[in-house]
Amino acid sequence: MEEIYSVMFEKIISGEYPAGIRLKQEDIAKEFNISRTPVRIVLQQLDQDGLVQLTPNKGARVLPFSADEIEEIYEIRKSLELLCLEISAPLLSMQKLLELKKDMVENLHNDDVKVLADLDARLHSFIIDSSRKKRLIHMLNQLFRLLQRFRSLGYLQQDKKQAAMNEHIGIIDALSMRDIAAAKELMKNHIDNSKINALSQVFRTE
Amino acid sequence: MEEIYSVMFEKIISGEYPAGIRLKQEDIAKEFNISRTPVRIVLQQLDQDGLVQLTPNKGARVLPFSADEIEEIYEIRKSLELLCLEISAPLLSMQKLLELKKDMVENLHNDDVKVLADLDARLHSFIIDSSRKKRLIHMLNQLFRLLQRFRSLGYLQQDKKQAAMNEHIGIIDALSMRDIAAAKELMKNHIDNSKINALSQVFRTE
DNA sequence: TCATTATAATATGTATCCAAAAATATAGCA
DNA sequence: TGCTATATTTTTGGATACATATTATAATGA
Repeated sequence: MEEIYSVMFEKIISGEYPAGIRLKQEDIAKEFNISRTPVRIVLQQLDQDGLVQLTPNKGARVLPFSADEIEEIYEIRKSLELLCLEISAPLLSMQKLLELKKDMVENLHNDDVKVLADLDARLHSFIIDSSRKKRLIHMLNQLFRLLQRFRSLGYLQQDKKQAAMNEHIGIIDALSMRDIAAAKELMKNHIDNSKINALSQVFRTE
Repeated sequence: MEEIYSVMFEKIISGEYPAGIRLKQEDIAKEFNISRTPVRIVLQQLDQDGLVQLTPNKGARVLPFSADEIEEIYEIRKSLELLCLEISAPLLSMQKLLELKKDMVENLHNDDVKVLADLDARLHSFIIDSSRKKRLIHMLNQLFRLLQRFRSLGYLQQDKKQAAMNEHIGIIDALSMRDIAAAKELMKNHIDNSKINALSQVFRTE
């Protein structure tokens, strides 16, 4: 079931189910060799995620995902992640910060997308999860899943990747000095840059 | 169906289904004289709202709603509403601002809870909806529904109610002068005060 | 007696069936 | 031809029936 949800999620994000198309319960049921009952639950979840629109007695349509919307999601993410940072900054373990910094420095000139994406995820998760605010964490994870596709980094030139790593190091340094205001400012810029990269990705493929 | 969702929502918020209790599909189905099929959809929605926790094959439990959590939700709301304000501030119609201000001033000494709650809702909705950011609007509406119960104002002394109205007027004035920084600061304080009032309400009843 | 396992009950998840609503096709008419 | 009204098909929503997982209960043996 969880499986079917993720597959459908992917198919929508990837455009295999294009925006605007109507998702008929029967078709999906056949596609996965199940009955309509679990399909309805999955559609419900996708509706909550804002990926499809469910209209009573009419069915589900895939919602469009415009550059405007990506920008909106990045702005929401920025607000919430900065709130997280504010909460968690005083609580972050110095040991883990140093550890993270070491890994960032070691991979400054690495261009393996998988490694870089992992480092990026580790820093953000560390800050977010340390806030210990369940709802905040949940909301951000949801947003990340929506943005997943645009955070690939793969298409970026080496200098952009390195810039991102340098931003990470800057943030870690500010956090290590417990300079929250500076950390927030750096994080704000870092997310803005991610947004710009993501949007350039969108325009490349559209 | 929408009906059943709202009733269950209310019953959880009001404590009629107490925190921690297990919600059995069959019981709920009987309570509303329906089958388990629509009940499962409703439980799914409540899970997404963060009101119940659904565990596969185990069922639904009502999640606790602590003062900590209320505080967390207010903080999230503050972040997102300030983002809205930043976006919509330059777009707000001067005419509507003046109209709102007039109504606020006229009711400065009114203590009818319904009227005051309506004025409060009008100002916030105006700012939020004017942003035209669908996801942001949707998320804030969800948060408002969760906080609904604690925003009653009914228990507040007259001076607190009047203070809230004065804060509204301050925000409107700043917006009318297109002084966004000032408006944000005033809104921040206004929401913090709402939070304090809500929390005092919680401690009164617990 | 208590722990452990076997068994019964209870609850959830899925499939199928039926009713109601919406979408589509068809017929009649100006 | 182009439009409206009606009939047919398709699709969704909900009820019931069945399969599977979980929980509660009883039985067994150390």
